[in-house]
Amino acid sequence: MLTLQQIKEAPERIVERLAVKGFDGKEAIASVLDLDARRRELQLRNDNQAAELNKLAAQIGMLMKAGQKDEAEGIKAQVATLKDSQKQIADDLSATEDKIREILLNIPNVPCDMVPEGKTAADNVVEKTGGPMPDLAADALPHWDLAKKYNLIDFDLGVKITGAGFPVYIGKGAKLQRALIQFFLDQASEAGYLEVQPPYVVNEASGYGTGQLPDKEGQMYHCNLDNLYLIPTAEVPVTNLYRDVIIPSDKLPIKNCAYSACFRREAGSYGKDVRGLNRLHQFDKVEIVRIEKPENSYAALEEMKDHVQGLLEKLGLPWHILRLCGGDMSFTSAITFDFEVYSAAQGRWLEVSSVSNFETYQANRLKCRYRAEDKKTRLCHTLNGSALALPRIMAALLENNQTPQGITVPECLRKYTGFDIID
RNA sequence: GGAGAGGUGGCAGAGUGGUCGAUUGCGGCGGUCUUGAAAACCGUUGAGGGUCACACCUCCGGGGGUUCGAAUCCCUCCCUCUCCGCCA
Repeated sequence: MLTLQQIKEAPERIVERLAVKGFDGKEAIASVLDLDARRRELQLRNDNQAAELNKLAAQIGMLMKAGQKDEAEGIKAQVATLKDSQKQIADDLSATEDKIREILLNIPNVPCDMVPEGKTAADNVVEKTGGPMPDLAADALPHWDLAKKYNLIDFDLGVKITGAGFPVYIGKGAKLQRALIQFFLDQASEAGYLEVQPPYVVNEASGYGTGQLPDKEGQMYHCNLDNLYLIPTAEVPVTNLYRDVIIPSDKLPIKNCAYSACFRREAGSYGKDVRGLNRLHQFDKVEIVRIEKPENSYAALEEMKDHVQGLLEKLGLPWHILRLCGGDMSFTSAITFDFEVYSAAQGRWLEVSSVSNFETYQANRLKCRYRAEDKKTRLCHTLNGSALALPRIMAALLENNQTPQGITVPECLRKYTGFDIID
């Protein structure tokens, strides 16, 4: 969430930028400022009363020690009346604080200056394009047919044992998955990201820390009995490693990478969007996460984009980068770049990565701070990106690399798969 | 699953109703000494709110209660550890 300080510093600018996200924050910002003024006034009165009460209590203690019971009783009577008004003020104060917090929780992050205006995905800006466009035969097959033809993925078996959106990878399909994971992890390590292996279920506090709760409650699988959530992305456990932490300045930046299975309920999805591997309830992903000093976060973001681009180049897939418009960005992001690959047989672009800078928005909820050179604590900037999500990469690889002889495996994966063609 | 112990500052670990935001040790930082380092010694060292800066207020797992006064007593929830059982 935004900090009160940010809002106090530049309320008009924030309202203006929130509009880019299609969020009318005029009222919310105004009432936050209003409530904060009231909060401070209440705080002052509360503190003064508390100071008075503390003083009297100390006096009673001293009198009791000295054996002056009567005097002590006299002060006790005085305290009783003070306490009543104290209680009233304290209640008002905490009610005001709750109100402020509630409003803040419902204000999305402010898009940074580079975010273009726009309402929907159609307003996203194609920033950069690369990779070879495949020239497929007219009878080229979509990946779900290829998966069946070469017995790589069995969607029906998944339905039988679990449900739709839970495919079973078989033989070379399974090996290709494992190769991709290994490749992505090795590439991330090479780029200086420390590999971590996090739990796949998290508690409620972690869900709130990265902002999945309360907004996306229905999108996560929930283990009722233990009140734990299946992670929708490794971003959640990995970023939460730094919840309630003050990081020494010289430990920054923190660069982590993690492979995990990801679980998403995807309530409300349907149609061709969910065909085959296009949208799953369980999928694999390698995530990169960075904790940065504010002044370095945008350079870090560029570095992350370059990393993702490098992966797609090595895989030989046609890709482009979208600069998301305000309306298509997530609640918590200050700026997001999506990477899409072209899946030739389907003739559509598939999102395979999303790289975002959250600035201090997540860090404020997480209480993820660092000790600056002046010894003061400041909020970190958090960033993350997929590097990469597997299913759509798999889809594009199968579709784009199909030949009459079989499906060729990109050079960079062969040392992991142990085969160079699927036939 | 059964039984027990416990959650205090970066860590270890005191404190069981009255200047306790908290003894002490380690660690960190600054200094003295030294050619330099180590050792020794001295000082300093939690977070948040508030203020121009002080003052002042809040926080000893979370929430509630008792009391003039709670880290200390009561209730409740959460978490961790140990032993036994079961099991990968």
